[in-house]
Amino acid sequence: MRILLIEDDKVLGMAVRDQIAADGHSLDWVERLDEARAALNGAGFDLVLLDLMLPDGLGVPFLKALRQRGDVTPVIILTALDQLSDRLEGLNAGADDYMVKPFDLEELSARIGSVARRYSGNPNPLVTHGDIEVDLAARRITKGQREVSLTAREWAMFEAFLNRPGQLLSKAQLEDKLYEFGSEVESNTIEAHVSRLRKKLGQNVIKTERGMGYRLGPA
Amino acid sequence: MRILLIEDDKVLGMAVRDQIAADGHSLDWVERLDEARAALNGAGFDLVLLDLMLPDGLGVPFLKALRQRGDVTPVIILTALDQLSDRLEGLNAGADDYMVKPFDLEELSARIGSVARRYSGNPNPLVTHGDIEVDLAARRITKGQREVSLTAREWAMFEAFLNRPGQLLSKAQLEDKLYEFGSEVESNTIEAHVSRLRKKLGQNVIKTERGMGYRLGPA
DNA sequence: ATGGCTTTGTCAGCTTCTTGTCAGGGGCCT
DNA sequence: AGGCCCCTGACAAGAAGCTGACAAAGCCAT
Repeated sequence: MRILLIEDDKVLGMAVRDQIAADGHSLDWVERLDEARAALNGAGFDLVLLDLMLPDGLGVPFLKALRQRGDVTPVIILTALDQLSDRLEGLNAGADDYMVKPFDLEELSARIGSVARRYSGNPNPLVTHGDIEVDLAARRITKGQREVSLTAREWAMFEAFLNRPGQLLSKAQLEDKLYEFGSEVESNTIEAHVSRLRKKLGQNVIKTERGMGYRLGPA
Repeated sequence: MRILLIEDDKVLGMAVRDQIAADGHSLDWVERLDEARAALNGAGFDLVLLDLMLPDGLGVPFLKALRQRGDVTPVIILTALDQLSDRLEGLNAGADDYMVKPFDLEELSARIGSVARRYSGNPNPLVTHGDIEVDLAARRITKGQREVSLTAREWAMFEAFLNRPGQLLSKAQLEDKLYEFGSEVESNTIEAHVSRLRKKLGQNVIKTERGMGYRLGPA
């Protein structure tokens, strides 16, 4: 899980960083709101930890602006303020949770887990192969930056290769993957599909082993 | 905020009471519908938490009667029932939200906050997708400047897409979301609903992946 | 209950896309 | 050279999907 920490207190930040690392998440740490804006504009984070008092502004207006822009990344507020009004203000601004300093790092872990579970619309694990990125769960493929769309048969075939990276697959084996038992294919269907896959994904993705079959080429 | 809890399970009730107290709200707790009626006749509550199975009756007729009388107090249903039909019935009866036991108390807090926000004039966080704005909490959608109203099934389907943006959803998966297990749909129901959604939200919102399913298209 | 309105599952006819097949061409090995 | 295997553009048949229409069921207000 990718987490963005917006916090100017070095001591607290380091503690949070270590805890998050221990939980197996990856952390980006910025100390100012303008850095945070830049970071959020780029790739999608799964969670934001937001301090409310920062050198270049307050967290609540920042969060409001974020939501205004349609960003729904879960946000947990970290703050020394403990007034109820502050708490409501934070949640009203669109925060998902609220932690008062000094807080227990174990508790932070628990809440991160809870938020993560609640918003399980996170990016799925990606399989990468050269410049090709595959999201198996979502059935999405990108080559370079461009989205590639595969048909059902193409996907089935590519999946077969991904499941056995580098391993040789005979045409017979591929046929078994693509078709029900018994449905005889009597021509060069497999070859045709390989050709179509190569056209979409690149010529060197699938390697021909003459007389034997195909294999996923090295990245 | 004044909250009325109608719940006969002592253990759950105490847990909810503590959570609500921790959130700084005030709570009245009754265990029967007739007590609830008495309580609601008096001063105005800001929110009602309603169990569906109570010693002296069911929650849904109670809620219907309440709405019939013109009472618009927000109601969140708490129940062990998880059938889609129950869910639809509850929302149709006039509930604002619905939580299935056993639920996370943190989540209860969040939903209480959300309902409170909805009725306090503060906007909820919006999910935007192209020119479509979705207020998940309030179940409202606008396209361009125009308000779009979805039916129950349409909403269920669109929600499924929003929860997994960009991910491929097979027709079987969508059926699972829209219908209870076992209820066989033997025709192109899903296609028909997709068509209706597209008509309301725009043709490019839901993308067809022939032979595989549908996905929420890029904004 | 009663009548009107909405929702929704189903169907039929039509459109669109996939995909198995083929044919012609090219490369590799003996 | 010859034989074998493989590649790929083209194409047609059929599968999959779309959508307007309709009817049954549900919902609401009277």
